[in-house]
Amino acid sequence: MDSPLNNREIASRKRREQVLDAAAACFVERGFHQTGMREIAKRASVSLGNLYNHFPSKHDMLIGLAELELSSVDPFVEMLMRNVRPSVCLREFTRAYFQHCSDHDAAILYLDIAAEAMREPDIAERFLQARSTLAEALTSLLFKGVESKDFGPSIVDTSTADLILDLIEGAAARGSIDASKPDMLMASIEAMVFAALRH
Amino acid sequence: MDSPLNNREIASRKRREQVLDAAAACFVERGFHQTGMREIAKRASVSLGNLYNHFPSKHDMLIGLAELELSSVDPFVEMLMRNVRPSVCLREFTRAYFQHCSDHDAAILYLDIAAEAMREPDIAERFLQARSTLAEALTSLLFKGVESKDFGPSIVDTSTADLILDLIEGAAARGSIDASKPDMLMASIEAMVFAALRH
Amino acid sequence: MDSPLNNREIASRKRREQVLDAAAACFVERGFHQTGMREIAKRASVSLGNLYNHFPSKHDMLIGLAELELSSVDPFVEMLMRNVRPSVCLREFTRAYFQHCSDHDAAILYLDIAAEAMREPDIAERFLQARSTLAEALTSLLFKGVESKDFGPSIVDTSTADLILDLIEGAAARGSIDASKPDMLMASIEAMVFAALRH
Amino acid sequence: MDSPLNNREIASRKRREQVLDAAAACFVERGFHQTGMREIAKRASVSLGNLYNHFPSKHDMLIGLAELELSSVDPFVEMLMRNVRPSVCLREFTRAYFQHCSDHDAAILYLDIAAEAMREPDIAERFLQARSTLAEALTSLLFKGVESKDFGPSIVDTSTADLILDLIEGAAARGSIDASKPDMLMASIEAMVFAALRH
DNA sequence: TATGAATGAGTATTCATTCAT
DNA sequence: TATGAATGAATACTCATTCAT
Repeated sequence: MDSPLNNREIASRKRREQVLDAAAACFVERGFHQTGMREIAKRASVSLGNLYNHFPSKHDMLIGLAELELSSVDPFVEMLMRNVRPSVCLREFTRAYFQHCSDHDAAILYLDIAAEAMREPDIAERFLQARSTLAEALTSLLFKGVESKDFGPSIVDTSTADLILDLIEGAAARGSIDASKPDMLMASIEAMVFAALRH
Repeated sequence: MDSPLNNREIASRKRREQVLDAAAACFVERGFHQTGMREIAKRASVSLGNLYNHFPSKHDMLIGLAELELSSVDPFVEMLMRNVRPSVCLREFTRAYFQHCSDHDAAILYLDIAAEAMREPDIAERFLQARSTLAEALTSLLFKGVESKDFGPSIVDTSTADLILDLIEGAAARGSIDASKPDMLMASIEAMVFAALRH
Repeated sequence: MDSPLNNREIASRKRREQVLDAAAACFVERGFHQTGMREIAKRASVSLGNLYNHFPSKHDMLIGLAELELSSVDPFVEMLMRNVRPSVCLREFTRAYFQHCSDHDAAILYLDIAAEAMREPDIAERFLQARSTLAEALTSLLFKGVESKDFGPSIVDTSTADLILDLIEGAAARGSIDASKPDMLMASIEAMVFAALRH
Repeated sequence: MDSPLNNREIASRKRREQVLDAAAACFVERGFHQTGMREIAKRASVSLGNLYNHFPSKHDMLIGLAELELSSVDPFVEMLMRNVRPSVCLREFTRAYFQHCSDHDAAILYLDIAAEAMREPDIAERFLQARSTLAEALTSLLFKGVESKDFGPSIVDTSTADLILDLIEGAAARGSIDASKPDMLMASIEAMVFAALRH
């Protein structure tokens, strides 16, 4: 009964995703502002005009990607909320999130989005929302860890989670520019975070 | 004899600086790729064609700015090499460098240069050189501090300095996107760094 | 038996009218060539594709409007053919037709159609047919007036009616561009027409 | 001394004129909105980009043409101000101006400009200024003619000149759409104008 | 050194129209 | 009849760069 409607809707959604994937790939390769709509269309195997049936503008594609980025933190939020010993949980999170941020393509795209966010408020909005969701979950974990004596009490405040994230992301981003060994970097980060949190 | 030549040389250097300042201002306002050469020329009160007497291309202007960025770390390197108690020195450096990185315009330009560095090796080179100069000086200080028992020995390795810089820079950059209070942020950074380094 | 068909026919005719009204409104607001089919569809509350069930092309919409224009002269033709003293009849016609041509929206649309008529023969055809229908009726009236001694004989020829219409239309159109007072203009037109026709 | 500067200036002016001529030709052929900048560039034997060194936008080209139109009335103004018997002067003017307005290309361009003037105030401004300059000169002549008893006094008021111009222009424009004989039309116009003005 | 006209490929976006559903 | 996704050529305009002066 409703299958023909759904079919069309599903097809349209697929196209949207297709286009967004192509856009992401292009932006990674050449940067947001260097990428032309033609490139995206070609890569998505979609006609140029049809791009605009799915996204009203190039800018909106970046918003789409920023929102994808936003939802990409969900698994990490879940990870932070599991009922596991906080120190164990933090260690696992740190590794997983660093690995996530170290992905070369993701890092490049992240930088481009961040750069655009400095001038476009609606990008900034999505960008920061993803961040604060994650920071809140991490803050909860840290306080739980202080309570359970996993972490020393002295330095944990509402900024700590943000700083840990800054550290992980910053290190991963830099690691993407120079080609330093991620494993060593990772071990150092872990050491630093836990050193800061110890009693 | 050579004074007329010098005068000309001096004038030319001034022009170059003038142009670079204008370029920086434009890049901050609208981003590297959105800025046109005409804009820069107008802002520098220089004719469009004359721009090319000072920089062979737009790309070279960005290199010029990356090199300026490079030399902007000099005072911080000096600061790190003073003969002061390492913990005092580090505290002062942390504050000063964070403040430096928190400047809104500088942060925007920094992000743009970083984004460009991901795709342009000659930008990356300057960008990373500035970074490693600073990291080396900081590493020296940290080891000095370990020797003098200012810092606990356990976690200091060759990556530590980089991570501290990642933390400071990352936090400052994020602070520039959302408009969080830099003073509070700064206190938290200091706390975190020293917590990580304590015995 | 044929009522369901008729219902459908009636509905279709209504849609057609709906679309034509929307097109007219759009053309008035933004001009024929600046108006997009999407705009018209939205304004007519009709889907884009469905537009083409009623008009095979945008061009045909303009033809439709030119034909509407054509039929809009019917009441004036009737007015000219009434059995009234020619001078009275002419005075009434002049006033009514000037008023009709002075309507701002109609004037804009009229100009657009005229401009298009210069390059599209099938528009020109409709455009001129409306005109000649009116001119013929007016010519009849003028000759009747000459016979009845309402008007002086000397200048009335087959072009006179056209010129009177040119005068009324031209003045009304110009009055629509600058915003001069139509009442004064109208009185002057009347004076001029009757001065030309007097003995 | 100043010749090199002048040479460049002269060359630039020539180019501007060249471009404006090409634009006029294109607008006549295909209409303002159907003409693309590439067409104009090609016709003017100028590169596309260079067009924008001479006119900031397509719109400004139309303004340029409207201003040219404006200055094209100068000879007619002069004609109206000669020290000749008013009735003779008017007859000559009527003929000359009608001939001028009957030029097919000029008429087409005139219509396009008029249509654009309905939506663009800065076009309307130039358009109406040309008109009112002419109307003022004609008004002077008419009053002079009334004084000298060339014309009957009754109907001449401040609108009369405008109406005479409306008549001439309207008739010429219509004559350009249908292909009626201009000579006959011209004779009828003259008859009508003088009939209206006679004692 | 300084100027700005000249170049033509490149930009994001819109267009009228078609067509599978 | 009705829908709106799909098409790709066309739109006005901007770009970094060159070059004659």
